[in-house]
Amino acid sequence: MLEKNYEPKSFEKRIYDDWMEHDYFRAEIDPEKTPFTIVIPPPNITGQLHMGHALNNSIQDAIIRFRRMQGYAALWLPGTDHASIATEVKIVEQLKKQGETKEMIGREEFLKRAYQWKEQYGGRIIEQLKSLGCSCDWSRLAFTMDERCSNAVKEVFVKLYDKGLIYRGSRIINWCPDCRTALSDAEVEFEEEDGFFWHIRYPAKDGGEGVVVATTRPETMLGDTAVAVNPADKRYAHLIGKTLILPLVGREIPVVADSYVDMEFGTGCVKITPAHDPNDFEVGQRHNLEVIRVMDDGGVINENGGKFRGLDRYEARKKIVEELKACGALVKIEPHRHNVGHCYRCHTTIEPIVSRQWFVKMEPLAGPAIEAVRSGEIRFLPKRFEKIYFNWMENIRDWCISRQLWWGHRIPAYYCEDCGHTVVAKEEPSVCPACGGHRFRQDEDVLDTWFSSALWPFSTLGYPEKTADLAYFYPTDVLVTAYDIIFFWVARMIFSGLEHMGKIPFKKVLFTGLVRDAQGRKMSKSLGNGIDPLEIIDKYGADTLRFSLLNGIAPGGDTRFSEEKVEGCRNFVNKLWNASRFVLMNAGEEVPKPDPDRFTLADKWILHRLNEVTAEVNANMERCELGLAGAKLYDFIWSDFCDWYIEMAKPLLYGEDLPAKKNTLAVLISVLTDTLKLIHPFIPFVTEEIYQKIPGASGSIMVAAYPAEREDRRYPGEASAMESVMEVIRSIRNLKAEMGVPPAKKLNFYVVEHGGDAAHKASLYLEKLGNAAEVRFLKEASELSGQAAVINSTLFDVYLAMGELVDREKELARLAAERKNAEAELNRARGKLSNQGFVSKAPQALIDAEREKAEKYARLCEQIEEKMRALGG
RNA sequence: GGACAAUUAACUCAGCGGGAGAGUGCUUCCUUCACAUGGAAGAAGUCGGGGGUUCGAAUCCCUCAUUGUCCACCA
Repeated sequence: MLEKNYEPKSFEKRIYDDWMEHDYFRAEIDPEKTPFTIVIPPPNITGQLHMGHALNNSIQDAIIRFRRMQGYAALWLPGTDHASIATEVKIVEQLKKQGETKEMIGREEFLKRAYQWKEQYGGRIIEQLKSLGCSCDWSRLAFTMDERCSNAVKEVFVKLYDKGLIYRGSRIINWCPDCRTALSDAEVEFEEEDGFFWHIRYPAKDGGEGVVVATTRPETMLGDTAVAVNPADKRYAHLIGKTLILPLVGREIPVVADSYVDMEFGTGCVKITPAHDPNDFEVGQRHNLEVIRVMDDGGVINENGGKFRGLDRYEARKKIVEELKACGALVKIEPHRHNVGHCYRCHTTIEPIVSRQWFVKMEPLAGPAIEAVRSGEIRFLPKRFEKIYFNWMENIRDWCISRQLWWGHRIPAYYCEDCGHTVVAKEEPSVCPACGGHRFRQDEDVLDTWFSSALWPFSTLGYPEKTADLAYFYPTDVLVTAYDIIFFWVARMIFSGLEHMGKIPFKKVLFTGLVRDAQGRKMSKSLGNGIDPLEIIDKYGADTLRFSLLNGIAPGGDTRFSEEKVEGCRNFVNKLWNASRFVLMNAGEEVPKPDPDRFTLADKWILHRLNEVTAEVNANMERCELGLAGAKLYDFIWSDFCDWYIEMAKPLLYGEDLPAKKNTLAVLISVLTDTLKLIHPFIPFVTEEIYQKIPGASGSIMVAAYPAEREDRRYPGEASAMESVMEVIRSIRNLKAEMGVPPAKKLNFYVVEHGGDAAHKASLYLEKLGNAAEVRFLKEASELSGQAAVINSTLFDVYLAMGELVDREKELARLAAERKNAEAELNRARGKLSNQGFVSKAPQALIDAEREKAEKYARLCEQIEEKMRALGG
């Protein structure tokens, strides 16, 4: 028997342990089965479970449970990401507290501390996923820096290098002066900021007035090596080729012509700093300009900055502006709002800097990756995200993959200490192929975290070894991820899979939205509006949290989360709990089998409805429309099963007719069991807890077969008749409420059938659910005079004998309103039918339906009028 | 500057060519033995504005408005 109250805490942990003990999560290679694979987006080892994780992993778990129950060899492969920058920042913070720095303890010791940190905290989020109910195959738990993944990283690096797709070069990159590392383009976040536009005069060497340039970063002038104007700009045509004197510095710089310059913007003259601006860098390349780097790795002016050396970039800016003003070179200052790039980890303003880094050549990789999505081989859900993907892939620039950090995959490049020759290899070479030397120095840098994440769908399965797992489970079926990492991760997995496996990494990408707060704001640490999923689990249980995240969501759509919504879902789970309790209370030890010959109208209706819902849920699960599937189940359980079927079952259950009683119980159990299975992927714990108590149920619900549509549960005729009966019952209740009859007051019902037997079959429900004293059947209603109110329906009419309670005026008014409604419907149907266009062009079925409606309402109008005449209206 | 999305009941959202739906909230009634985390009934929306296509538009097309997001980054 179930406990009186639904208390998730009392069983969630026990059930999860039980699942683990039975090894239900473990995926076995089975040639008889079709594989279905999901690889988890590996959470950072620094991470704590937040709502985004909760949503994302609830979705994955629902999908994998659904497929597992369907009979697939379902693998959900879990793991964590070493999160290079994020983790390194944490370790550095920790060191700082102890008064230490990276440099003080050295690389080896630093890595030791980092691994310790990983051991201590890296498993935290895994435990949190377990409390959410995630059915990951923990025996395959991976880590981006474990031996397997590291081996894949080295393999891929060497392969790409040998193919010429990885190169080392001095290019302009995004530099974070705080993290002191290079970043890829994707790691820069732009934000609008108020700044200034400083107009500075650069005089000509020959004593002419020169030009005025405008800049937002005056400190970069220390590295200027030219001024550019548009070749078509008549204003400056005479200056092209002339020499200017760089103020404060005194360097002679040329005026060059380059079409990059926009004549309309600013003064039409652009100072060119090849070492500190991406566009200027390109201009510099075209004109062979000198590249003078004036800032060091900390954003401090270096020896090339002359007297400004040692000043931080902002101090230098202030000082330079002052001096320009003093020497009269500063023409004017304008306020200027512009976008400034920031580090996505520490939010420091990015400094574009020329630096020697490792890059992946993107163009040859992007082509096939675009094609895989364009051809539909990989499908994005929803499709609109494909456009974002194409836009990025088609304009992609080479990917800067080296990071000046210690925590991560160290670049497998070795430099000969004797001749400087570079060897890229998985292991340190013993002999230099160039000079025969034996001493090597490995590259100091590590790889971008996303370099290893890009290999995740196959590195976790054993690549480059040809493992059985890789052969069986790759490519994976669906990737579930938030849309904000489409560039960081999704795109890179696609080209990596194609390049290294020769196959797409996944067939579908299901994008999740952002979880927002009740006001629609993004949940964030700084706003302090985040809700901790662990607190919700603690308070309401994991099932409730899962259902409140899954119910009603749409692929790619953001969702609002509020405790109010959570309460609603808790109430729903509680409802299911109590409905189950009701069924189990009435069930004995034996397992009754439903007997189709004894099915009542209500039985057939609920089985038909269950069948419809089963079909809809299956279809929506196939399409990854979990939100719709959840909503269908919610409605079915609450409205159809609880509000109606259980109520209809009660009179039989409490009655004397033993076979009827047994059969009703059998239907109840059968419907409940299938419903539990259908909703198990959403709320796994509570469904398991209930399932275990159902007589005759064996094993775990999580490995039971997922219900499919059944031909022997189709009763369209009876279902429709039952719906009519339900409609009449609703009308009876409504009528009593409107006429001011207390709900507890039992009335006599007189029923007149319109030639069928629906009311005869449903008389029990009319009596119990309509709260009648007695239900009698009449041939016609003439004998009821004015002592009864009437409910008309297509199949039969119900007269409620109210004796003196009937208020003639009220009943007349009610009938008049009903007639008005029926007439409106009749007119609408007739209007359509008299529309030549409709009759000639609409589908025949629709026209027939409209004709039927017209007839039905015409008949109804007559009945109502007859009744009104009888009342003397 | 470009792209994408949203705009439906007080709130949160479904519906996406054939009669406006749900949940929450609100109003009234009901403690009957699964559940008051409940039951019954009800009020509530010219489906953002304007055009168009169609026999028929919340649904398709155009346009405008508002909101949000992403990309680009003209110094």
